[in-house]
Amino acid sequence: MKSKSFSQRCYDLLKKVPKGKITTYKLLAHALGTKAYRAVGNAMNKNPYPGICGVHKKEIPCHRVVKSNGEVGGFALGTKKKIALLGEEGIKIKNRKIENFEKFLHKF
DNA sequence: GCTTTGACACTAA
DNA sequence: CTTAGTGCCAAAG
Repeated sequence: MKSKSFSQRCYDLLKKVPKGKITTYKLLAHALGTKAYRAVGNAMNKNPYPGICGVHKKEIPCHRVVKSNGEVGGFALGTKKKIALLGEEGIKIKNRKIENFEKFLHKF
């Protein structure tokens, strides 16, 4: 078996999130079988693909990862950019909070 | 191999 | 509601 790095697993799991849905660092980490909420974010920060998901395949929908309290969290290209991208997926943000957060929340 | 950093989570005040 | 403190884990220096 190929033991991929923790970050690699995060990306892979993240790619499983359907479009128009989001997940949280906590759920993501929990799905990986760990409590490394921060490590997940760390992996994204060092992000191999700062490009937004789209055209080609290797892009990672980093903008679909949000905080557990409903905030969008951070983003390498800027939180505003992240909000904009989420808006494109049909997710609205209100005062830095996601509307119907639980509704868009995808569980593994 | 220890120290520092960080796109977090949770609890207490 | 906000602020502060603690815990957690992985990657980089």
